Amino acid sequence: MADRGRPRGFDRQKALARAMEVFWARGYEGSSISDLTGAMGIASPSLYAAFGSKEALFQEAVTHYKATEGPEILAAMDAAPVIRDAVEAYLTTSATTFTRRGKPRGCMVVLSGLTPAAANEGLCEGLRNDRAANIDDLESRLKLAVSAGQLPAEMDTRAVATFYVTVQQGMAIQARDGATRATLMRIAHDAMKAWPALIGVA
Amino acid sequence: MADRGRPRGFDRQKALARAMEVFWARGYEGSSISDLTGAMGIASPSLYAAFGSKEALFQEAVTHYKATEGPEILAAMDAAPVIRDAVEAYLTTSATTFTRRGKPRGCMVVLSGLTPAAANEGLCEGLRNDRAANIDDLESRLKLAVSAGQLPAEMDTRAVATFYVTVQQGMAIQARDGATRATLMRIAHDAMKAWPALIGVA
DNA sequence: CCTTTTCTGTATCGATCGCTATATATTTCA
DNA sequence: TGAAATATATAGCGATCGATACAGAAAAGG
Repeated sequence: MADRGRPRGFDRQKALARAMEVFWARGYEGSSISDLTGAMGIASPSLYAAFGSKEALFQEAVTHYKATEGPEILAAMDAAPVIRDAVEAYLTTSATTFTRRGKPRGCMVVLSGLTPAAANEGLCEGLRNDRAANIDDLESRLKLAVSAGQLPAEMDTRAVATFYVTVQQGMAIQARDGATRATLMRIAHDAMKAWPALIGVA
Repeated sequence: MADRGRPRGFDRQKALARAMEVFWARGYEGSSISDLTGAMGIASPSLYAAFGSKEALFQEAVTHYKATEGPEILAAMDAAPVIRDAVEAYLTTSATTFTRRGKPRGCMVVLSGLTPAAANEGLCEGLRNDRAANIDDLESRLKLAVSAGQLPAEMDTRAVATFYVTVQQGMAIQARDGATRATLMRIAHDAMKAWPALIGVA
């Protein structure tokens, strides 16, 4: 029912990817409609016709970010048969995605909505939930390993998951500040040096 | 030469402290002049007469932040005779300052300028330098301990300093996301579980 | 007293914000 | 070959941004 009328003159997915990069680099408040339309190569009416509003575009950009950057990290974790290596892969793969040539540095979910203006607090709550979900997901992985007998039943899976997500978030800031991929890898490996003590009974 | 004319009707230091809290909570771009004057209890001409511009006010607010929150962390480190405890104090005292009742959560230097609009990149560069200085300072402390024979001469002081500052920055995000002080303390202690392996020869 | 100096309160400034009305261009369906 | 439908381009909406002009108020110096 939408095959009538003048066809869209731009690739919606490509435009979304461009918008994602702008938000990724400058955050929600730091990205103006003019910044976005410039990067997307379209005029503002086309943006609003295709995406609805700046906020809706941002939401869709975050979803696109999670869909494009997330699976790589999950796949790397799944590829590791040993839980310790899966956690390490979580950090090292993050280091990789945080320092891609031609892409903004660091993590969009971590960096793009930390200091909301009064009007945009709702937006940042969604990102906060995404960050909380990261902890939940990692903890689920740890619990699975506990169930499988790979980890002691008495360990505090919540604390360990929180610790490694915290390190990953710090790595996002380091990446934004210009840390090289090698430096981030070193941080990841150094964080794993706490692993034996962390999985020991608290 | 400034004791003539109508006296200022507000306390400049108190107004600066209020402005600092606004920037701390909402970042540079998220804080409007109207937000600032509202919190400071003055009108905009008074703000500009006393501080010059929004950017100058922000710079002064950052300086004020470092002068009020920094010494507590340094004092806690100085109070620890053993270098391991000094590093732990760096993290635990950060956890304390990140979760003060009535103050914004997390660290102003870490959170207030991560996603600059195109026009404000210079401002955030100052904050980036401040964050880099944190690594330098912690590394200096570690080098001192190496010189004193408290740590092995072959250890990578740069890497260890980078790791613990990264953890601290992650803690700032966790604090902003609502983590309790107890949770941050747990993260700090968990990070110290990497210490023995970190100071061992790489 | 009057002049000078500085601060305050009102009332904006031009620029930009997110967003949209309107007219025109380009397509499909009848 | 229209009529209907959708997209684009121009141009500008009201609101807010950071920043100020101006006049009156409040102090010190003469």
